[in-house]
Amino acid sequence: MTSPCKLTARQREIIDRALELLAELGARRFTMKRLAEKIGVTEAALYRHFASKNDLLLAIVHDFESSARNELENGLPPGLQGIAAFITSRLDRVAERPALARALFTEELFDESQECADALRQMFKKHRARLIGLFQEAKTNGEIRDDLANETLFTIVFGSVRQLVKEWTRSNGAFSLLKRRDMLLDAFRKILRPR
Amino acid sequence: MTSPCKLTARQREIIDRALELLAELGARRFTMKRLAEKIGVTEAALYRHFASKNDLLLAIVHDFESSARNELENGLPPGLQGIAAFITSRLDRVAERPALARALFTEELFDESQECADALRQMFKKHRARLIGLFQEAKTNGEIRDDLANETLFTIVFGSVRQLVKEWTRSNGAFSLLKRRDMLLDAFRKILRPR
Amino acid sequence: MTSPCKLTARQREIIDRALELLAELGARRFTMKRLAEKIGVTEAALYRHFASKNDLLLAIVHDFESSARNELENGLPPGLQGIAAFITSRLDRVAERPALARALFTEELFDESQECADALRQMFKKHRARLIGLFQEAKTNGEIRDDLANETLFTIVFGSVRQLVKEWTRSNGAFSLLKRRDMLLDAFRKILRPR
Amino acid sequence: MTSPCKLTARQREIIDRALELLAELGARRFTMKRLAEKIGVTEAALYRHFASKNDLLLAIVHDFESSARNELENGLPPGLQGIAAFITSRLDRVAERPALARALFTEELFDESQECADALRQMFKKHRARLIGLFQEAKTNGEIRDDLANETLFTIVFGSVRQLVKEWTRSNGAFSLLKRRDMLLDAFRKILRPR
DNA sequence: GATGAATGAGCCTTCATTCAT
DNA sequence: CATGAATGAAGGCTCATTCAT
Repeated sequence: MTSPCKLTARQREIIDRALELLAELGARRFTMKRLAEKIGVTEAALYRHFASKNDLLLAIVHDFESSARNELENGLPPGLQGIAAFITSRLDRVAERPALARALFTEELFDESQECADALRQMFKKHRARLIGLFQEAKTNGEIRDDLANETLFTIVFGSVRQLVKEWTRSNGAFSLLKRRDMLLDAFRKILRPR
Repeated sequence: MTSPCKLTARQREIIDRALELLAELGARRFTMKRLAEKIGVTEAALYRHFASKNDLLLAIVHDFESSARNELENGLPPGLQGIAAFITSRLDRVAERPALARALFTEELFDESQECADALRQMFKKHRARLIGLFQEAKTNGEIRDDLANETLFTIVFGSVRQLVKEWTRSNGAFSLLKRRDMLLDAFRKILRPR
Repeated sequence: MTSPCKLTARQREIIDRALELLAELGARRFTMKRLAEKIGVTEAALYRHFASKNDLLLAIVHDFESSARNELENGLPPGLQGIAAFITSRLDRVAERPALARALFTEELFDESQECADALRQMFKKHRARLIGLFQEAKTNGEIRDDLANETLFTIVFGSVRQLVKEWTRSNGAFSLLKRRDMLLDAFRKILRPR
Repeated sequence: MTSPCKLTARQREIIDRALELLAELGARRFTMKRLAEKIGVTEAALYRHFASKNDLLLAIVHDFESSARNELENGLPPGLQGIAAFITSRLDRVAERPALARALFTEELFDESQECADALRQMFKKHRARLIGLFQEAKTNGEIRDDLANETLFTIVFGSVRQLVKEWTRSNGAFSLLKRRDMLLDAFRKILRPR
């Protein structure tokens, strides 16, 4: 359910620890050496499982992406409920795996690898397209107001979610993400309600 | 301790070029060597003006901060207009100085220096407090709806502004920031209007 | 100590592929990993057949040497014909097995292993002694001029052959080695003819 | 007389020591670290003078090439004398600077850097063209026999010179290069004399 | 006010090799 | 016979920083 990609068990393990480290240190200080140390092996050992740091990073992104795809492409209800489901799914994922959140929600982290940045940007584009589709649907259904451009809606909704994640991450989980998520969802329902 | 302006002319110059480079390359590839090259001096020369890279980074942050302070602490009208003015001022600054935007709006960029990160976080806190104050005011004045928690309002408003900047930066200024800013402001007025 | 043939079938196979790889990549990039990949086994598997890379290299050299020995020690006609036969045999071998040529004619390739270098030097010495013997014979027989020192003759004859191989190798077989060999042999006959 | 190239004094120094090391160890074991050690500085120090190992290698080749160019392009007498002068100049250079000989006469040494290999090949081509021109001239002048193809002449003459250098290098200068050079020149005059 | 030269620490990567299974 | 996992040593390179001049 989390990875159709052909990763070996050891690769999964490494990716997991990498994610943790990424969350702990930020991408800047995430080095192969430190990862090796954390796992308790030599740097050289890592290179038997990933040909390069770039490949490792890419694997992380792809793994995340493929796990996100299912969710977003198939499992979303239409219109407003879809929007809520999108937000819920994003934030649940963050809550259950904070490492991933810090690692991936801030795309900047991967500016080390052009390929990675591209992959993330690609993913972002898809999410955007999906969300905008849902906005249009919800408008047509009369579920949300129609006096706001879709792009503006996207900026507000996606920006808010991201901001919430950022606040949560930065506070080291000092508040309940789920509670704040519900507050945010509630707010969206209110402010987007047709007049 | 907050050093409003005690910068020499040369220091200002360096900060300016540093900002450009930061915007061009991202923090990751922003190195003293490259900065020196861009300015046309030796690395050693930079150390005449800033004791360390950390200090240079701090100077950038402080400079930005002190310029933001005036604006926000004194010059803001009350309530809803203040909120709009805050957003306008932020985004105008970004538009006129894209380098700064890319350099500072994404706090991650500074995770190289704890001090820098702290300074930025400090600034962020102030902005947050100021905005939340304005939200309260606007609620009291009956200018905006009062069924949303201030922190949620903050997440939405600040998150949206940030998201807009991010989109603009990432698109390399492909769209008019001012136009989208007005759309966003208009959207805020609509969605926050008291029922 | 010179191990004529005690190679298992698998060892022969490995040596063959090693020779190919050596020719393809040059000694510098000839690694156990790449060899294993080419053969389609693990690196560890190679170590079942050769205790070390050094041993593998040595086996290549010894194999080559022992195959050369027969030819040169027994099968050579005397005097000038022997010289021609030596050259012909060398170049035929190169033509039929370019890998070997590139691998072995340039002794530098083996400066990785002192033992290898020594073995090659040893072989070189023998060839030199053999050729010089033939020169002397040919002089005595009045087949070639006697106003050139044997060492000078060797430098000219052996150097020319080597140069031809080098040109051929470097051009990736762009010209007919056999044709140029005949031209060279013809030239030798002409220039070495007694006045 | 040795370098029209714009090299700093320090760069020259480094190139010189690099040449020595190259001769001592062979290209295979020539590492930046060892070079740094030999010079008595850190590896990092080397990188202030050459941006990369590749650049250093290229500088060596170019330096050598430019010093060779003068000689060969301008200073050669015509015909047979030119041939002798070419050989003499090559071998004198080798004698006075054995490091260079071992480093450069064997082109294989540089198969680490494609650029280097190309530069050397380029140089080789020029030398070849020059020599072949001289052969033709000498034939026309009736100074040498005309029953040998120019390419065959080249193979013999250039191959012999190279072989001599190789023998000398490998013997660690056990014999007088100049004496053997004279023997070789004498041999050439004899064997190439028109019938 | 700036340069040239250097440094120590660290980064990503590759290599030959080992060993339990 | 072969694999999967690991390792120590080394290689090329970059970074922030220092210091004598």
